[in-house]
Amino acid sequence: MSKNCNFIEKLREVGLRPTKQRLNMCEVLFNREKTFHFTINDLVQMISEKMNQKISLATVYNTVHAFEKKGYLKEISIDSHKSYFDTNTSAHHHFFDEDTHELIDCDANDIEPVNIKKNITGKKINSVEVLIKVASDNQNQK
Amino acid sequence: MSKNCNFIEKLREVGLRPTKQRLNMCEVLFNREKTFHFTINDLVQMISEKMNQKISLATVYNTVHAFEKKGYLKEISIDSHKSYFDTNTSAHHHFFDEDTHELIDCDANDIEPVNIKKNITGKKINSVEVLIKVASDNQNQK
DNA sequence: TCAATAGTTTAGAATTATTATAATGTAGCT
DNA sequence: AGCTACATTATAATAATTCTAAACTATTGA
Ligand SMILES: [Mn+2]
Ligand SMILES: [Mn+2]
Ligand SMILES: [Zn+2]
Ligand SMILES: [Zn+2]
Repeated sequence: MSKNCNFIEKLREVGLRPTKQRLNMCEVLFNREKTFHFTINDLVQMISEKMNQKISLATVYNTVHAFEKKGYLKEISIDSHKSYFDTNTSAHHHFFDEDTHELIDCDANDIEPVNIKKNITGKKINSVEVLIKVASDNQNQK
Repeated sequence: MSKNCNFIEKLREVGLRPTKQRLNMCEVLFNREKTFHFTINDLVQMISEKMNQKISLATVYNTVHAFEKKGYLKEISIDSHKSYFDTNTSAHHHFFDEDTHELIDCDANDIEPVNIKKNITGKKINSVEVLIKVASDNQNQK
């Protein structure tokens, strides 16, 4: 519960008001040992449980996007018509389990740096992301 | 127009009936020098122009997915809530221009093979895709 | 302390992409 | 030509996301 102060400051620093919804969201998102991946629906569920009351979907969308813009969250692109977000905002790559729809971080040692030899004139590279899709080995990809 | 025969055979080979919609779709998709990327809406537009009449959205979705399942098309994952498809079905990587929302193929020499050192037990790798997001160099990423 | 203000949350409507339904149409075979 | 299986279509349904406008709240400064 003392983490709360940190979150208040954190939010203030970037010009977001520390409302109870945002503080609860911060707890759920950032007050934990390891980073994790989630969908909006996952998050709504988790926050509702924590607050013991409903939170508006619109608020979750708005706040997630506010956090994303501030660099607290990253959106991950997967072949799906659903958005996945990541509390790990460092540049990193992913395995995506097509059986379970689970995202798994690669850490630095899992993949050698991607060596890009081409550049698009007038454009700079904003990000380089590798997505490795995996599926059950025995009874193969359905 | 002589390509038509090829497409009829191509469709027959995989058990799809060569209807006029599918033949037109084949022309638009495959009767060209270079492979390309498209969204469903792009494609509806192109086919309607070619046929000089409307084609049902449902047919385009169904047929694109039929083609995808047969391996004639590939779906590309991008940070967007829209699906992009690719007539280049070989394993390859992409640049995505965040200004224009244009996808650009990398060819084999543009990126060194991605070296993956970790494996998920019980899972096999189905695909490895690199997405490089680029944006205008001067007045930076908005 | 407390009202004014700017920013926030909310329910619900709107929008967009995608998929399902069920009636009608057509290709392929006889 | 006529049968049958498969395809196409218009339309409705679903799902994710965004918009709207009214109600609410944190912050500021009188
Ligand atoms: Mn998004
Ligand atoms: Mn799809
Ligand atoms: Zn991650
Ligand atoms: Zn491509």
